[in-house]
Amino acid sequence: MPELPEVETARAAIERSALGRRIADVDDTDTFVCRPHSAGEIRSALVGLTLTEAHRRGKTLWCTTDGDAVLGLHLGMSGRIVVDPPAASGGSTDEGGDYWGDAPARPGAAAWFRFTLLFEDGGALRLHDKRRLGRVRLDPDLDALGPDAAEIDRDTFRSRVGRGRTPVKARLLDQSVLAGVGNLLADETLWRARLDPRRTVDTLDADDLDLLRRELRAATRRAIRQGGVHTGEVIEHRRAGGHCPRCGAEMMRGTVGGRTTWWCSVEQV
DNA sequence: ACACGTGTTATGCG
DNA sequence: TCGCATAACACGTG
Repeated sequence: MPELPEVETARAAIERSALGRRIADVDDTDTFVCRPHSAGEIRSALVGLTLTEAHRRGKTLWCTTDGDAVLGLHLGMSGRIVVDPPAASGGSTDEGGDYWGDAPARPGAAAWFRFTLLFEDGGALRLHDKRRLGRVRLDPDLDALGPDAAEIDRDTFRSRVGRGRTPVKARLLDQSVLAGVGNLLADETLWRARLDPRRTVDTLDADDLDLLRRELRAATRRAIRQGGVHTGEVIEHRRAGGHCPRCGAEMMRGTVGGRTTWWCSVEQV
């Protein structure tokens, strides 16, 4: 699920609901998700502190604290952030009560909690992740990430995306070029821009690149507002027998940049 | 039973 | 060394 829009929603939920609550305990025992830390390492660093700010670049999320620790969170392929309110206000994870974050509000979810910050007020912040491809770590390294896809300016976009001769979709998915675009957002953006995902970037002129950036920003803002990348206009048509919602032509399927890719057989050239 | 997948990273090739 | 494609990771879902 999570691409830039979902991660931004999670960041906003943390900012709104989790900051300023003192951490009483931490469950970091899933060392696959919390690697490369050993069990207890993150706990030792965080107990007694409070989260002070929630930041995001691309799909990487991190929280500063009122101490030295910085808590990095990555949702991977299936991660979600769940923020439970203070115990006194009712609603708990076990009862499927009120959720402040983006979460499956149902019993049994506890089996998929891979990391938990337990607050002194009885509430919690949790990483719910069925596939365990999410990551939690202290002091996350952001150096390998390009500029955020929602923030990148026009000239930077032109030079970073337009360099080389890789297929344009592969370039959009490269987190070191720009951070935040995943498989669905790439397909939605290229469909909006009417560009064939297999086009190599050296065939794109400045106007093409400007259009691509414009549609990327529009698709991203729309996804945040509507509740996720899956709400994109072309997404439900990414299936066998699907048709372009603009022109009605058959949708094509292929592999580009190592990922399943769908595009309009007529409009995307 | 079997293939697939909204992400990242190690590995191998040219 | 650079850039790109592929496999592997874990595990639920169709």
